[in-house]
Amino acid sequence: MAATAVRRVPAKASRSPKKANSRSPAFNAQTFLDSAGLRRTVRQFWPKETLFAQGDPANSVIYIQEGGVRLTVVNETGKEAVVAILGAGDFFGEGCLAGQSVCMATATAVAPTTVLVIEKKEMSRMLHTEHEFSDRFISHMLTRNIHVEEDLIDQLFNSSEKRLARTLLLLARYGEKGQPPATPLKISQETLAEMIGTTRSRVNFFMNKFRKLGFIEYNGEIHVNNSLLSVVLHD
Amino acid sequence: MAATAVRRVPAKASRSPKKANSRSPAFNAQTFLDSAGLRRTVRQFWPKETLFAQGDPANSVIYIQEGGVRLTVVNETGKEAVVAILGAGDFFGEGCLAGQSVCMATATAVAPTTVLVIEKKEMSRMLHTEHEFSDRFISHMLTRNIHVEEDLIDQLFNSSEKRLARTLLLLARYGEKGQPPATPLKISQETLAEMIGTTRSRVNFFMNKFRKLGFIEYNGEIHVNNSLLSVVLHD
DNA sequence: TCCAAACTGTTCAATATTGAACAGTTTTCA
DNA sequence: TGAAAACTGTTCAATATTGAACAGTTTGGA
Repeated sequence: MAATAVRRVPAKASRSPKKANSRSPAFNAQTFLDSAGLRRTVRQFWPKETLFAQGDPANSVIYIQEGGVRLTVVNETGKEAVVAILGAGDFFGEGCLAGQSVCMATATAVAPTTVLVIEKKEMSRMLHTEHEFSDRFISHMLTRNIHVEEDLIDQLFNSSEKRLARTLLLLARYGEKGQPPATPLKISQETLAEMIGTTRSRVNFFMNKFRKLGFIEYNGEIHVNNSLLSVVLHD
Repeated sequence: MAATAVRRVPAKASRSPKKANSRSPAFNAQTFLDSAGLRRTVRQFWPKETLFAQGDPANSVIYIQEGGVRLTVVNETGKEAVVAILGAGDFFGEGCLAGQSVCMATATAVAPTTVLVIEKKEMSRMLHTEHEFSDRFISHMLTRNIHVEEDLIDQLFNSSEKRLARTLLLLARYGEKGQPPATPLKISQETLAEMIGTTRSRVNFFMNKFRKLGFIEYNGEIHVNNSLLSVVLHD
């Protein structure tokens, strides 16, 4: 949420950061949809804008062309959890294809964001008729699955200290919204707490501990050193 | 693991319990593969037999025709976690399609089990050429995704007491390996602890609490009453 | 430039969880 | 049938986590 970026118009998608390297050859759904002559809806959002909210009717799949989106869930007591931070090249909202009728999460832009909205019906048809698209989608689902399963295992095995360390390493490696590697991180302790399922109090405690031990540096921006790995790996 | 079932020969798949109702019309991969004239490998396992172990090379997708399979993961310290219990009609091992080269979990039969082993290469081809199969697979992936995400949210939000209550309700509803609803449960406190990410000590504590309050009954077999829901729902 | 909102640093008592121990019970299988 | 293995019941001290409070700092935007 860099102040200077807030009012910048999202540029035409020109690169596919984050997971682009795991997908070859480069794929541009925009171009693809154009060439396939299919109906498409393009929408743009500013940081903090809501793409849709938990409980809304679910009838479209979203493809992120550019930018970043955070998915959050709130429970009955109002506690909030961040379940994913997605970047360009990611799909979400696929739940509706499996019959989910309402959105299970709230999607909020974390950067100037351009998305393609693909209606459920159209999505189904494309999965049948367009092989490249179908491959891309299945690959996305598999990757996502692996990732969520890793998060679950992380929760099952690890203390909040290790979970924080792991989350920081992942964010520093991949970038919060698909920036080049080794980007300084901008993320609040509150959000970190929501991501790893603990309290800000705990996050603050560990952040200071990590800083004292030289595993991270921060004031505003967070720099994660590789030495933080020792926290995750230590017996 | 009912003693009397241990040596029973798995019958030819005739029903598709568990999630079968969410899939219409009924689908039999065996028949399908036969009719499609594709190469298939059928294998059978007894309870406690290992289908494959964490770390093994991963190059096939498995489809459970009959029976049940438990997926577990161990971490460096030897702690074990149960990440899924699957039944007839479920796929697993799809990670290899996304480039995962080793098995991330150990798969162990929990009932007499018959599976189809589909090689990665063949799987890819079928996803392109066979629409019904492709639909089925995508639907499976979506359902699985939703389920794992729910587990993750459960971990992020809930105390171990609520997680235990939720897990018991799910097991009682769906059956550990796809039996008809309202089946008495046979599952150890140790396993429950591994599923919800806590200690047996804690599970025992809550089981006795639930029993005292009349939410469950058990001695050997566990009967879950609907009143247990109040634990999950309570503020 | 200045206020309000958002974020960080810090403290602490109340509560939850772990992990290990030991005895009693049930199940498995030679 | 009998011994070993697996499971349950119970206890408890050590440790981890929560949740709330309050003050100081930074940031966004009128």
